[in-house]
Amino acid sequence: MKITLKGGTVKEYEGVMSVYDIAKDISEGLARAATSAKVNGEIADLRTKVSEDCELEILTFDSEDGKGAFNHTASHIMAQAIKRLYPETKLAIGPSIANGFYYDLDRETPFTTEDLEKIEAEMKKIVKENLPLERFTKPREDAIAYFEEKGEPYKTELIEDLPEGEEISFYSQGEFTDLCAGPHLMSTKAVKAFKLTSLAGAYWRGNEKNKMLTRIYGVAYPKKAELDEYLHMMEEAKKRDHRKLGRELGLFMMCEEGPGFPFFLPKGMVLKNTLLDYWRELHRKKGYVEIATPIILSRHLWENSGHWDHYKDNMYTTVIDDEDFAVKPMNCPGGMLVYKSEPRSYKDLPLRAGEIGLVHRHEKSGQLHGLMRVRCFSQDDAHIFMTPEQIRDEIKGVAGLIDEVYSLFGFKYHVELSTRPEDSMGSDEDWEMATEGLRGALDDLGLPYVVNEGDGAFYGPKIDFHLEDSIGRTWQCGTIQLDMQMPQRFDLEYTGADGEKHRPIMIHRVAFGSIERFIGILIEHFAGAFPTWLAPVQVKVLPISDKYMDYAQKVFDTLEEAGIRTEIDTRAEKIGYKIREAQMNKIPYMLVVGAKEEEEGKVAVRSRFAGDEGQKELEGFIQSVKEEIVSRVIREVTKED
RNA sequence: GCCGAUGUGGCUCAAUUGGCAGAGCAGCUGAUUUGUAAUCAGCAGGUUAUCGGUUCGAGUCCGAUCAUCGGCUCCA
Repeated sequence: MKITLKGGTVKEYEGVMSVYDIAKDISEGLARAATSAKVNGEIADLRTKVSEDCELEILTFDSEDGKGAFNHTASHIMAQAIKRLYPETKLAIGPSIANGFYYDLDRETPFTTEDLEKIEAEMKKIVKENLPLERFTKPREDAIAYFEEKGEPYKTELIEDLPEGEEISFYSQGEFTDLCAGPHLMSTKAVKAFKLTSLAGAYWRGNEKNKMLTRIYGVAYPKKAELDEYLHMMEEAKKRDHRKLGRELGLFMMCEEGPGFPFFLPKGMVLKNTLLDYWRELHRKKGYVEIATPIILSRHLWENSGHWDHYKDNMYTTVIDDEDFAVKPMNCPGGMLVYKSEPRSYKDLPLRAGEIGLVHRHEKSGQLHGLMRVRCFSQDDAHIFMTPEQIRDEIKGVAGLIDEVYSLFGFKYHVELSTRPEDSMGSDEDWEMATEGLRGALDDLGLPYVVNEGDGAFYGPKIDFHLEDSIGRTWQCGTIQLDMQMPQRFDLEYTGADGEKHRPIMIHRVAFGSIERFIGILIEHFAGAFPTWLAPVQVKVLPISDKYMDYAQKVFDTLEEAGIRTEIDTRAEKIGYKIREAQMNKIPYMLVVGAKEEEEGKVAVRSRFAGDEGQKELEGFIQSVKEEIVSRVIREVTKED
């Protein structure tokens, strides 16, 4: 048979060979590093036998799929250890994930952090035992009977949901057998370094109404050095945590007095306002107008919009003059009223009405997370009213705008399309048309996306844009939602060219998403070292001693006059101390002024980007900084704390 | 909301088996007048998250509440 290896090399073998043997034949080192393989594109174990011509790719821990097999075996080792130590534990599911693996377990007495150490110790034994993993299959009925006898209700439930008629696949290692599609390593011995990282609760099958199981997370690597490197990386990433940096840089704070309600501090306000200035400039260019609608509005409005029925649990309500009012959780109903405030013509469309709207939502307490998930936040909202013919172009326009915004900051993002949820309003036809509109625009733009069935808003399908935080968690920021319910509920109309009344289509959209969340992402993305145009303080003037204070003050005044955000350090401290502090505050430019500078009328420039940049004329320096700010350049930071 | 963990000056952390709450940084005062990542000295700062319990005695043990952290669910 002919085996075509990835890269094009063709090998010929006689009879039946296992993937492992082929890897061994190619090179001993590769066989050791191999974790699994792809045979004709299908993922397979190393012990998979090959007897016919095929394409073969040997996966190592460095590849995504190879990592998956590796972590999956680690999860089986953990389950085996748990069954040895606590045989009464019921097993649910135990997959590999992007970074590591987990297993969901059900046990009368919940697991504690102390148990993790015992489990790790037992896992080490299993690794040492060098148990081979064997795959075998059973007919469906036998498989169910097998787990019924073993008292594993979750496993039987899983099998019952598998397609009928297929053989059920199992893997066993030593005395431990699990329902599993594989692939796996050849032996437990390969899992040299691992750590159980955390203990969490997780609902069976991810449904809140089901029982909560205990989930144990872990990471596993072929070598201890790699595990250490991963743990070190996580430590480093935590230094970029926006909650830590937000406090250190004086950007925002959280208080027990207002759980989930962030306080913006002076420097944070500068950042926020700078972002909003940019937002306004961009939206003006893109043909948007800006409005502002009230925060508190009557219950009647929320009943009309459907929020009272569909969103009441998340809304803060109040009573004014014996009438119910609600604090807005979304801006749209206010926008509807603005549209309705005067008769509209087809010539006015598309009407793009932007609003930086402060919304409040009562999020469940366990869900709050720094600036990423709060109970009140500013949406950079806009509602676009248009004719059906304009849908595709408008959506494309918005997606293009969002891409422009994210590219400016150097963000990478991924896109999701969410379809009709169970709790929704409107006809099947409307949903069909709206969903196709979004899908069509994404296809036109050639944007790759994943589909989330049933994940849309109650009033329409949506496209979401997700950004990553410092430890790789993703957060939804931008979103485009097509809404055919709201215009109907509010009886919106416009006069067409034919003189008849028509109903406009509406898009809700945000680019930042929530200014708060976006700032959180920005902080982590830049590790607090913002590009100069965003930095709350752009230049700090550092006099060598107070002998040069007058000159330093003159430098400071000139910079302020030029519109550059400047601070001056007038304390009687040594220059090293002042520099250290400015550096830790991640200020882009430091201007050291002393005898030499005063004499020559210059400044000694030190930057966060390139260290000592030498003496410069003040005017020239101001010019270059201004250019950097206007063009919103992102300079590489060479020195990190 | 659910599962698990944590809570000591503004920040980072100490405090033996339950036995006088302590340090560094930051702050303030004074001295120092400084040339590219921490000058020296002094002072002040705490109802140990809150409430209750056990005890001669609680930061430490027990219970409740609140907040935070890691997840689940939900979401911008």
